[in-house]
Amino acid sequence: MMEDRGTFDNLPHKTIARLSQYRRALLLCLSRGKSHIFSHEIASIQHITPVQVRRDLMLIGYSGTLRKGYNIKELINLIGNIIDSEEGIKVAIVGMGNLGRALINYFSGKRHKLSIIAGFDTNPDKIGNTMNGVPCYSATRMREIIEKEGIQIAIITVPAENASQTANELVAAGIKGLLNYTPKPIDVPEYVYLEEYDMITTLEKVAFYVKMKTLEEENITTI
Amino acid sequence: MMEDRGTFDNLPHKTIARLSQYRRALLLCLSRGKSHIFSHEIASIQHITPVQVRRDLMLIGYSGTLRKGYNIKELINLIGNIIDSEEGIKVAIVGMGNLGRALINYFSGKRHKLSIIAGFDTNPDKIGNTMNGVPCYSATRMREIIEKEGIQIAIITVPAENASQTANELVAAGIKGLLNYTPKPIDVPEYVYLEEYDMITTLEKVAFYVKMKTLEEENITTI
DNA sequence: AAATAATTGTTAATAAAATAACATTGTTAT
DNA sequence: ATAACAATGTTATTTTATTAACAATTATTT
Repeated sequence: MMEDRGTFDNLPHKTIARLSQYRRALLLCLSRGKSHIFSHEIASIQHITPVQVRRDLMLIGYSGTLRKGYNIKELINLIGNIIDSEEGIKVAIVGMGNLGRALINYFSGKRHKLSIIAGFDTNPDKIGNTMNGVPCYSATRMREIIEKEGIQIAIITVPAENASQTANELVAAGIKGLLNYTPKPIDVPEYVYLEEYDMITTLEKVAFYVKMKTLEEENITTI
Repeated sequence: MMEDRGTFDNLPHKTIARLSQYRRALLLCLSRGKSHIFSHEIASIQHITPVQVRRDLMLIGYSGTLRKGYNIKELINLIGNIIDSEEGIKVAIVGMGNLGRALINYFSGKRHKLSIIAGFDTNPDKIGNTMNGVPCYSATRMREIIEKEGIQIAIITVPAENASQTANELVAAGIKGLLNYTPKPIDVPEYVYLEEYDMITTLEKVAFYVKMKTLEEENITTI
């Protein structure tokens, strides 16, 4: 007999990201006392088209009601069923510098199915402290704590030169997913899910498009 | 007569991002004394295919030599011509919290054509200080400083609830490009280039794929 | 009661991105 | 010299993602 969980394994990657964003927008609307929402409302919050919203919701099999739109509570729950893990997932931050602490701030207490429960650093001044509610352990104890706590995801926010070494240790400790914020690409076995985010590239991309816009304007004015 | 600059206005978005990454890898190789590099070497650093690298380089019209590969110096210069702005672009960080300071650290001194030259905050303890070489001004002086210095890009790292207000002020001050790190989507006129990056979504995406991998494994073992 | 308008859900078309296929060209080895 | 090899550059194909088109439905208005 076919399981009903695991039906969503071929959702487009972009849809997954949007579902997370829809949920955040929906939670906000709910907290303001709204009970239903139209596709074009969600769309305008996220700066996308209503069609895209409806298509995403079609893919996860959710139906709204004509004339009233989508039931916010139901939709939040459904999105939770899809993207959250039933048992919850524990996350560690490796590198408690500015970026690590920023991530903890952004994230703390936001999702009960996904929580940052440990930080690691090599700086003795930080080890033993609790930062924004997250205890900071010595990096030498990574494996021990990850195994003991059942941490499945690690966010790498160490200096770039330590990135690959750190990644290797995390993989050896049994981590299942990695989010690398250093500008140095890392290498992991195929059974580890890796997402790289490169702040420098993003800024350079913005700079490029600003440059293009400027050049366009110059051309227009000189024609 | 046709200008030669501005020829690259229809490069795929993803190619732009990769060019920035290629350049970083190339700079590293250059600093290690390498003079030439093969497409498959670049590819393996970036975890992509050699074909993708060659295709990107074809799009920017760069040719390597058979058997020796690509001339690293030449390629770095060409990528610079494409993505850098000749006169340089100045960047401001709005919100000198952990994230703002992390970005300054990651970026400081890395690119001479693109530099973070000002920070803004509302916290009196921060105003007047220099953080990692970047002066922190009062947020009330945003417009003044942006106009005086000719700052074209701003990175928004304020608390989410202040995001849209901040964005409006920046647009009014004449900013050309915005990079929004808050989880709250912002609204800008079409003449401003906007890039949103949402750390929470990225982490939730990793969590989703970790969950899927786990479910897959369970299915495999129970078949 | 009929017409209109607003909304959903779905299929079809288009666009963007990645991958594959392969011709070409030097270099090395035989 | 010739064959085999290892690289590039480019066109063709496939895959992924977005957008457009439109039928169906229900509330509202006339």
